[in-house]
Amino acid sequence: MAKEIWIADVQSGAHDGDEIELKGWVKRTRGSNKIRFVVLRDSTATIQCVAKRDSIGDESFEELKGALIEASLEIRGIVNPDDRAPGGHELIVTSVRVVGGVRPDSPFPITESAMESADGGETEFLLDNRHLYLRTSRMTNMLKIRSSVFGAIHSYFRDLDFTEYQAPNFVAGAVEGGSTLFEVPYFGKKAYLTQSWQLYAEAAMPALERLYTIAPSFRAEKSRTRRHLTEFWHAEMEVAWASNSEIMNHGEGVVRHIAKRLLNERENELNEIGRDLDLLARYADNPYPRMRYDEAIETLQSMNVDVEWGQDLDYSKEKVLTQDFDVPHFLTHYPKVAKPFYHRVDPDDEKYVLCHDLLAPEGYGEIIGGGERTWSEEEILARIDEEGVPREPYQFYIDTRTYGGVPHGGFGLGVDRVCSWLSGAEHIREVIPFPRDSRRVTP
RNA sequence: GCCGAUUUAGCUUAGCUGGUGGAGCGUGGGACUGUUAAUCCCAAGGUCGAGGGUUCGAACCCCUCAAUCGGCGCCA
Repeated sequence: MAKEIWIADVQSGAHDGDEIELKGWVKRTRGSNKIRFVVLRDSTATIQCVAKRDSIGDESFEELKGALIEASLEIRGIVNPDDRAPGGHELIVTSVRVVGGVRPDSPFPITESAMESADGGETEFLLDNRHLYLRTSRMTNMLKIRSSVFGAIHSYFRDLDFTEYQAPNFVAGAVEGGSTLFEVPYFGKKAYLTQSWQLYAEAAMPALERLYTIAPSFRAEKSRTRRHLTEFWHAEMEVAWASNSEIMNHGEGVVRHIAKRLLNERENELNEIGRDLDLLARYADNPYPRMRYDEAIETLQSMNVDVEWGQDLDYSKEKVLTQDFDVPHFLTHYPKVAKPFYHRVDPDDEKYVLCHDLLAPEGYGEIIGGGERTWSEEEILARIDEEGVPREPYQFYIDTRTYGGVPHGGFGLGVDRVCSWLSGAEHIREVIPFPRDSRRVTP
């Protein structure tokens, strides 16, 4: 039963001349009454299988003829290197069995025309049929790239002796001041889906000192943009005894590590979806400059962008700023008024907080937000009251300062955003299997 | 929450100033012994998003609603 031979190995020449059995799905089929060509796909590659009526007999030939697109097959034959075959190898079929057929009255709905109009992006039809769209080469490539991004994040932190740590997804209070929470009924009380691991990470910071996670976060924002999901994967880290600049070193480190990993592991997939590998090499090999908020405002004002000091930078400004960047840039030292209570006020100038955003180039915008945390009990209480946030849900958070508070910080990285930016996707929906936004929770 | 747009066959679409809807892909049948998104012939498949209005006559003009898409605010 177990599958022993993968199509990618056949295409690489490992089985030339052998009689083998392939298991896979029909990607495309064509032919005459005497000869049939079936392009078989598995998770690794595709191969053309050639069946002649004379050599396999009428019964097998008719069975193969009835195997529509996405029918699953077990197919035996002899591997033959042939320049006429896409990929350079083909299987001369000796016998075939349809494992799971596809009925003619309900053919596979993801057709060339459905793919063509999407033009690398997505349509309502493809989103409604996401469970089937996943099988196409574009989605398969995206999912493999995504897997490598997740793997790279884990290996970056684990190689530096960070401990992976999990926070609850049901919570009582907000992390982001302005963000909307998903409210869920909780045995007669109200609970919310978490927006971030951060507050719970700070509780574990005195225990583990260096910790990270990759987990979903939920934000009930009605955003309709190519960079937003209501459920997204959030890679977060927290470090004790660390400054804003040391936290940024890790942000730069992990993003460059991801780019490097993709170049090593996913060159084929990136090529197939049409991504320029030189861009990834540039993101992997060069340091990321750091720019203070004030500088960014001056730059924007010199470009005649209407922006005032004290505003948070919205996407229209990020876009202008990042269009000319050749690598990601950090923006640091935002005005206190633009950021929530947990950001530590700059002791050198109380107008600012010690924070950073990492803005990705190509007009992409923010992929990381982080910084130093307000760590003394006195300061955190003052900041909470100043912003009119209730103390009660945050008592556990305040306690982490009451007992041996230390300077610390961390960041959150939007994993889907990184996948989207590095793969050159048109929309963040393309890089996650079942995207959730304000209008879609199905399939 | 705001601004803009779209909705015609399973999919992708054409449809001019209003005169009872064309095609490609897919599916079915036929032809073809080396195709590369095979090709060629034939067929089935549409109350034109829903409801109302104007008109002798509406896919097309007007109104209401719905769904979807793009963008903004907010953010990862």
